[in-house]
Amino acid sequence: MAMSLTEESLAEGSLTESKEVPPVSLRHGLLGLLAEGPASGYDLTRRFQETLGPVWPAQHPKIYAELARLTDAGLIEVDSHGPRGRKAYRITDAGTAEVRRWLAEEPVDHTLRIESLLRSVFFWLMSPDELSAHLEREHRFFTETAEVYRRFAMAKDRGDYGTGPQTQSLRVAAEAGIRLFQALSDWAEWARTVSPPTPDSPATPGDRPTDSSG
Amino acid sequence: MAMSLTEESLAEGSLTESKEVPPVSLRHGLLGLLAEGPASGYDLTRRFQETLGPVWPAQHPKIYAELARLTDAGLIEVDSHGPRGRKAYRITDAGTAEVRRWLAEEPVDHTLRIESLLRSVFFWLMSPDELSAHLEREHRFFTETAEVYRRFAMAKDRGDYGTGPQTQSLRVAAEAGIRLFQALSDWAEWARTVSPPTPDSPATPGDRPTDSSG
DNA sequence: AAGGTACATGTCACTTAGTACATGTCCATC
DNA sequence: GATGGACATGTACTAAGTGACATGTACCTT
Repeated sequence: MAMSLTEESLAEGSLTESKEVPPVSLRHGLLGLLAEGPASGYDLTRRFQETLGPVWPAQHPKIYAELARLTDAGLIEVDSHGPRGRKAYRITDAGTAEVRRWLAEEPVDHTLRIESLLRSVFFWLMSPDELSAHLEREHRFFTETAEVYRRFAMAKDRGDYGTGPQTQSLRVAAEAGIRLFQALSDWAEWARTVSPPTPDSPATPGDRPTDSSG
Repeated sequence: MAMSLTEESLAEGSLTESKEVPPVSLRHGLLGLLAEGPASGYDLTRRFQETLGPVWPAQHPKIYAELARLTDAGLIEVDSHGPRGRKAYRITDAGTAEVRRWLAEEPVDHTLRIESLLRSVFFWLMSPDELSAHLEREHRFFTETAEVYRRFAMAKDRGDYGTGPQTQSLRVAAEAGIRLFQALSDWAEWARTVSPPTPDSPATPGDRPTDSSG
């Protein structure tokens, strides 16, 4: 084994959290949203797509299925029936207790899965031109996304959404979005300076693994 | 719909990328690693756990299964048989072309799935004490993880791992790790200042949704 | 020679996630 | 009154991820 990012440091370090019990956070995400008040599967689908989409995607089939499971478990119950077969769900006391337990006791699963980072391990396979174009696209995307969160934060700070506790939490979440995507944006820009973008400069030695001089 | 993080901005914005074709990045991750040279399923499992684990987890059952699929597809082939039934795989020309194609042409899946962020949306359900303790744990974890990446980066910059193109790419990936986890570390610390940590101060009004005065 | 550890590969069952398909209602506009 | 769009819920199928189980080898130490 040649070099590896961390060898023993990552493996035995603070990073490997043994998880005996599955995390299944979507379940608790739904419970958490329902803790704000009754909502239908359709409502929850929209909120997951619009509010949580970039950070925790979920499609409606999964959501309807989970709502059924949560109902079976007695953590939520049908609150009301609306116009087009609409069913609004309400969180039960057991459900509220369960979200609280999750938040306070369940260890956080710190697993990330960021394709941009995975790809960066293989940048050496790209031509300088390709890499430069790629990093520019990435930079643009991350900058724009950070901006979206920044706009929400500013609106909230202006008082557009009131000062309720839920809004306050959303503000905290948005702050994470800002910082995260800004960090990625800065990184993409920095990465371009490491591997020179101009095709006339020969770049760092051995930048192209093909056509080796042997 | 009361407030939502972005309403139309996120939904129609630059965030929703329609994906007709499944991304399956593990496949390309394996190809990318094999582009560095022949390796066995066991080797690749170790590299995924040690090097890529925090950013792209993969367990050996999935890896062996993918290696079989990649072999069927002609993107890799068995390079050699070793001591204990060990099979080292080698990337084929078609395989190399496929990683390159993926890197250059395939749109990046920017989906994140960060449980820490999901939880932050529900901070309003936690007592100030619980939240404070939680954020302190989070802060510690993120700081330590950033430190791990920072150490690797420093070792690389000292020249411990040479200056090959693969190492250079790992350095870029590590930089992302540093910035990402540092951003999360800073965020966790900042969040503590928003919701006051001391139980004697009454915190922001309406911090505890239970025992409302009604 | 026995025992332990790291090496090494695989299967099976189950859960989670995601796409495509299917159906039907309410409402506004043409 | 027809058409289309948003509302609303679901099923079926496929793919991806994970924990547990199962098996066996090479090597090192006692």
